[in-house]
Amino acid sequence: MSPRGVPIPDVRQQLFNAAERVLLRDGPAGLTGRAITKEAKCATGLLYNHFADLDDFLAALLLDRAARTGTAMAGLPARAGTGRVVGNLVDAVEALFAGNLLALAGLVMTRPSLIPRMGEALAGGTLHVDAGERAFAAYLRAEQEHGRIRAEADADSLALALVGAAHQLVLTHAPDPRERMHKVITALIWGVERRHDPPR
Amino acid sequence: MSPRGVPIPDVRQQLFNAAERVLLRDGPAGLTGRAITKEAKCATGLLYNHFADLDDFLAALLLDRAARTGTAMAGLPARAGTGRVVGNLVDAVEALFAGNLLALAGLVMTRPSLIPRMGEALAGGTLHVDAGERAFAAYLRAEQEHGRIRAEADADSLALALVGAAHQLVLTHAPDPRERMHKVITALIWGVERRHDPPR
DNA sequence: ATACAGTATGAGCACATGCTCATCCGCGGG
DNA sequence: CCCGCGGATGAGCATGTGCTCATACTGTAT
Repeated sequence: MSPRGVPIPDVRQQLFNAAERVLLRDGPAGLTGRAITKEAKCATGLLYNHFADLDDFLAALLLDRAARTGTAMAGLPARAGTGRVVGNLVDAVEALFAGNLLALAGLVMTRPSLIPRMGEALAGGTLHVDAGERAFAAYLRAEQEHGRIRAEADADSLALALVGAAHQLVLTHAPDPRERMHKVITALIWGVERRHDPPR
Repeated sequence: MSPRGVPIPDVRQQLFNAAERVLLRDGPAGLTGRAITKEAKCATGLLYNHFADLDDFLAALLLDRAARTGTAMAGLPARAGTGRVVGNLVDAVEALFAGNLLALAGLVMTRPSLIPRMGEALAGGTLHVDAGERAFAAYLRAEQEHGRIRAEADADSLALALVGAAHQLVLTHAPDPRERMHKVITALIWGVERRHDPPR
């Protein structure tokens, strides 16, 4: 623990990291102020010197992590037409896993009080509780226009199924989530993808 | 409220119903002993006269509801080859929604302490945290043997995507979950279903 | 050296929760 | 008519939570 009065570098990020560890270890129910500060090896009050509120802190955590994964996800639709569909989707899901965005979205589900705190971000379209769902749907639609995916397939439903499956894997602490997610993606895309390359 | 000493008929079921209402209204975090007994309009202590523990109560609730929906789900694989695939799946998902099994499974995710309490049921295969996932997979495999679904499709992945999507809809309190789930089912099955009836 | 500003600390407050238990009451038997 | 048993009651205890604030400490300016 830091001695009294010595400023801690990157306090906020350190608290974020500690909270993330607690969340992944003990689930949303274990994510208390004391657990977080204990994990970060600092005093309980420190959290409230830097954030108005526990909900405020958690909302900031969520926004921080979302921003971190945001660029990778935002670039997804632009990749339509390049590479294989499955490969692009696997990369995107990997970004979600790496940012722990899915576990954090699970947090929001169990703490409805968080939602109003992130009002601007939600309203501005920066972040959605449905995490990558919109990015997936946008990407799938773009691939449809490129002729890579059949036009009759419902992109919204496929996107919902994708993030639903990923979420399920994360929340149940399933083993080998990446491998299973890869299989899910190929299974969902398989029947819907055009076998023949578009006419040239 | 019942006057002192007057036995309450069907106490356990009444508490179950109250808990279910609270869960659907306030989410897992709001599911406290006081909230449940207040919703049931009885004394706090009553719950502990009939259950050892809050976790004990919640586990019993989960098992009760699972048993209620269990028969409908168990009959699913047997229906392979009868009717349309989509129709059968819609019926099964309806059974899950009606029994609120998905919301209850969400409860388990946020309360890991529940899992050991339902040890026998989990070990005996009566109930799985992954709810209808196995029933779906078994059904899809049966349809594959009947030639209704292409053999190349991965039944496990499709089943995971199905319950994942349903779960996502329930946990986010999405509007019109049944309608959206219907679309998801048709989207997932569409590319994988055999257009031509099996040769006769 | 002294003063001061900035900041981490942790005991402690008010409150909610899980759970207990002495209490009270209706109903059936004598 | 009284007794006593079964069962619902709710005040209350111990604990954990969110959050506060007087305190202690370091580093810098003078």
